[in-house]
Amino acid sequence: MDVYKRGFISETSRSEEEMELRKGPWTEEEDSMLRAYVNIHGEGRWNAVARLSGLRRTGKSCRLRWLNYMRPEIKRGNISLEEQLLILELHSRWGNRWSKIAQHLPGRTDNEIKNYWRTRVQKQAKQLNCDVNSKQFKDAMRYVWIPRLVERIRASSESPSSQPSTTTNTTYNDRISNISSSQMSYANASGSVQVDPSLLPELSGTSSDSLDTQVSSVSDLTDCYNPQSLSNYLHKGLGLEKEGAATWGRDEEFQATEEHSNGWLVGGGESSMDTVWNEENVWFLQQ
DNA sequence: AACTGGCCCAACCGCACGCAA
DNA sequence: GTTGCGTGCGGTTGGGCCAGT
Repeated sequence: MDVYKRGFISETSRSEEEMELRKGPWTEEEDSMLRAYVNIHGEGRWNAVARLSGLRRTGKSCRLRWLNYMRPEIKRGNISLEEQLLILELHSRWGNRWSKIAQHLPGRTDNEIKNYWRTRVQKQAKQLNCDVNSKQFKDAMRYVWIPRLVERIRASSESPSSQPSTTTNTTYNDRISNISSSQMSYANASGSVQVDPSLLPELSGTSSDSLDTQVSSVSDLTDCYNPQSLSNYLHKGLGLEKEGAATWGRDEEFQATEEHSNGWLVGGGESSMDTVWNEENVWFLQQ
């Protein structure tokens, strides 16, 4: 009896094991099965895909694999400067709405953008010893990093040889310029940067779509991005002096407050902040 | 050569939402 | 109104890779 029972259980569990859903990395065989099924039946109804394709995967797993890896339009390779700029800008608008952000970066997945944000931006925030959601970090991003990025894009577009160019970059530049044409005007001869406020329509912080992201005006980027103004901004505007930090009110006027002064005096003292804010320490400036 | 720690990415998990029954 | 199902989203984790020691 026990023998039969054991044998039966053994057979049963083996068959259950065979029916068990697979997890972990996808094999090439699974990829081709999924591709073949989607080619015939199209995307969607992922539970049906999982059931009928012969894959021992959940519908969610199939969907994720397709959307994040197997879609034909998926773009591979490093995030370009333009894409970085878009990510920064859009994140300042929408916060962690990765899928929404991804809609504006064709070929990039929300997962990819999310990973990028976590590994690069959050790392930078950590190095600066401040929260990635803090007003200070967002302001620094907006008034220092983004203008700097725009400047680098402009520089690379003026001298294409200065940046290794790929087909991907070329096509993306075209697309970016389309986006930019109505929304952003790049630097003029003096190196200043102007961004059309329409690029960031929710910056006034009144939209419910902006989550808790406290956003700021970018209308004064021109002032922020020249060496002297940047220095002034860093040391006065962003609260690198003891008097307090900066905040942008909804009237878009620069106001001094004291509540944001914490977290910037890493290690204490202005000199350490100079070190922290040295360009070499800002991740995307290293690219 | 072996070890270690950090980086990066693919994949999983839990939750929320929309919709049809 | 509510229940169940399918789907989408954001957060988290596991593991491979690689540089540094």
